[in-house]
Amino acid sequence: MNLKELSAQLDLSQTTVSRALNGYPEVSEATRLRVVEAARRFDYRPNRHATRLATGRAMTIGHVIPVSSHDQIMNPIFADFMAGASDTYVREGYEMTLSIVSDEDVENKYMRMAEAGSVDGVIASSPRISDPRIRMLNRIGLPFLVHGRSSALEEEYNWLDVNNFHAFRFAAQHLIQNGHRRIGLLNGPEQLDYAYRRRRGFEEALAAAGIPADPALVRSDEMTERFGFESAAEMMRVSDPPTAFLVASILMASGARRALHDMGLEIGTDVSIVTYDDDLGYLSNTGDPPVFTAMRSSIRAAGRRCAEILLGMIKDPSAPAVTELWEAEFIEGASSGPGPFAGTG
Amino acid sequence: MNLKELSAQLDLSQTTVSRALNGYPEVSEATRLRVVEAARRFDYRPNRHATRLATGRAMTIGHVIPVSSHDQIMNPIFADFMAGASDTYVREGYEMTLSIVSDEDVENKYMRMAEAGSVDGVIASSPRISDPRIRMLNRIGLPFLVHGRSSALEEEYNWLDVNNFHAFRFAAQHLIQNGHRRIGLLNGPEQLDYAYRRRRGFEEALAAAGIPADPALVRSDEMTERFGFESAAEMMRVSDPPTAFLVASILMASGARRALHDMGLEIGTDVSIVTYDDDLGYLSNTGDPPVFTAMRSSIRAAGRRCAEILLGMIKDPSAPAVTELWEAEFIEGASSGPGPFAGTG
DNA sequence: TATGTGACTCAAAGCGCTTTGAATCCAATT
DNA sequence: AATTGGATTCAAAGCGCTTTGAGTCACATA
Repeated sequence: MNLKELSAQLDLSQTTVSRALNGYPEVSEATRLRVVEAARRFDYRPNRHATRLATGRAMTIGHVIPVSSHDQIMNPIFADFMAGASDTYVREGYEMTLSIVSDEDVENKYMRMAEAGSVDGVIASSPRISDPRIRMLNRIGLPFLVHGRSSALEEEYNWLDVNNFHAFRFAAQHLIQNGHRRIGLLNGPEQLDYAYRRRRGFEEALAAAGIPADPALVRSDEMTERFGFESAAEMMRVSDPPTAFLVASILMASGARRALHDMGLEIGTDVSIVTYDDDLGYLSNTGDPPVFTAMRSSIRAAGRRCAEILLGMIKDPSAPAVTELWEAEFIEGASSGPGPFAGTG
Repeated sequence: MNLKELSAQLDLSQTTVSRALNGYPEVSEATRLRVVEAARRFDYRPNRHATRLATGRAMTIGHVIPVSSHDQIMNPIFADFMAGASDTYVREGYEMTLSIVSDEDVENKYMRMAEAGSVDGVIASSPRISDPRIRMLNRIGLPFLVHGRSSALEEEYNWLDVNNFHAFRFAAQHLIQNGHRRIGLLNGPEQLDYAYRRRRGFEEALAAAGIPADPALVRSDEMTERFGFESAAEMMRVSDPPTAFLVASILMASGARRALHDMGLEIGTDVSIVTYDDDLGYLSNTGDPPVFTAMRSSIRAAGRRCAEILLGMIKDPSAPAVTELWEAEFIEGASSGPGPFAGTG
């Protein structure tokens, strides 16, 4: 059933039916009711492509997920992020298209989407410290929102980010205050902005406490369970091993815990772990006390809010750039305890 | 730059330009070259919506991800599944739209997609034992492929599934042969078909070995780390606790491992774990030997293949239904060892 | 009676593409 | 010279919607 047929049934013009359905004021309430009722009865649903062609709006937001080109691993946080964003889109009548593209193809993909008009805007995730996508998107004028930031850029753009610097500085301070001085950092890929900021937060806390940074106590790569395991295991083998770990994700922290367990060490007493926690549904850090001491910020809530901001920009393109910095919440869990210097402060 | 402008530039009709670009034979090679070159030069990209309206093909596949309505947890395997499917879509020039919808809205969503013509086909995931979506999709004639199966249905439809029955029977047999008779099953939600089949495989192996099924040794729910932890912990508290666990996912198995560790038990010696392994990138069961003894089948490969089958159906709707049953691979890992009845066989 | 005025409704153009059916051209054939 | 037919090209219709600009109608006003 299309508009033509429906209006024939109603003995009205397509114009009137269209207006009635789209809530324009020039239609009498009586007619509108008739139209709406008939539309429901015949299960009329406007053809998406026709609508889009006519309006020029795609009613679609593109999510482009970069996967690292060598291992093709897709960060699991995206699932929760998209679930959050989806909430917003559903509410606002938008669709979401997903493209999983290797790092170097991402820019290209945006370009094509923009030119083909397949989306009204995009979410750019996992920006690098100096991410060329941002300049490019600004240039072609496709509305976008960055989940994260790109530290090295001066450009203006919309972003929502967690204060990763604060989070990691705070977590490191917490460990230091509890008597730890040898702290291992298990970080994400440091070409990514958030990982870079996290490291800086970590280093600042060390510096403030007069603790020299030790390159042997920093590892960074894809945030897999395996990498957490291997890095923790290796670090524990150095002379003067860490008494605490600061970790970039629950998955890595699980890997680290496994490594420590395998060595017969007790988490929270022998060795402490503080981790960043994206509050993923299937990997939630719960319990009383929670399993891990953590800096927590819901990735799902971030997805929801990112989508809101982006839709807002699309509705009013002249609005000033929106930037939103969230603070992660500190969760005291069972994985951290006093270090060898506790009480000597 | 649109088709009209491009053809004006070239001093050709829109027809010719369109045909040249789409590879129709009625265009001389010389003209085609000219056109293609100009298209590249002007960076011409056909408007998606216009193309779709004109052809009636959406060039889009819909993935509808059901989330359980109460806890809104999205199974992490979807990320990898979609990454796989995406490989296929990219290659074939398709787009993928993602809708995350609570269980009871899924049917409705399919209906709307079909009526609005926004997709050419859909992937239905996580079917229930008797899933109404399948009949509905058959009825409305929207091409679809089920990832999994719906045991109780007689209808014909396209599906790709892992032989969950075999996998869990085999895994249970393995444990039994190694001397385990008290085996706990940590299963996924049993209204879902795959979980149902897994339980049946498990029970068949017990029955074949003359081991009575003990309801106290079966738990099923969302496959979170937490649920794995809690279930394993609870089961270990019953009198005559299990000496082995058969687990539905690596994440649950990690939870179980944590519970056992907390009790001071050694995995693989005190208690064995065999798990199903979707071979997720960020949670890969690697090492030498691998961490977990497992039944493995790559969810990502499944995604890739599901998309292929679906696109095949769309290309040739008259083709007979495709069904594909994959066997999971047995991986001997470090998490399982002889049970109390080993060698008494 | 003429004339605005609001409240509705409509015909038709247009979004940018594909595709049908017809026209043109030119070499080959009768 | 007339005809044929293959190789190209084209004008125009159509996909299903929105939106512009122009009615139409009933009613109140002058």
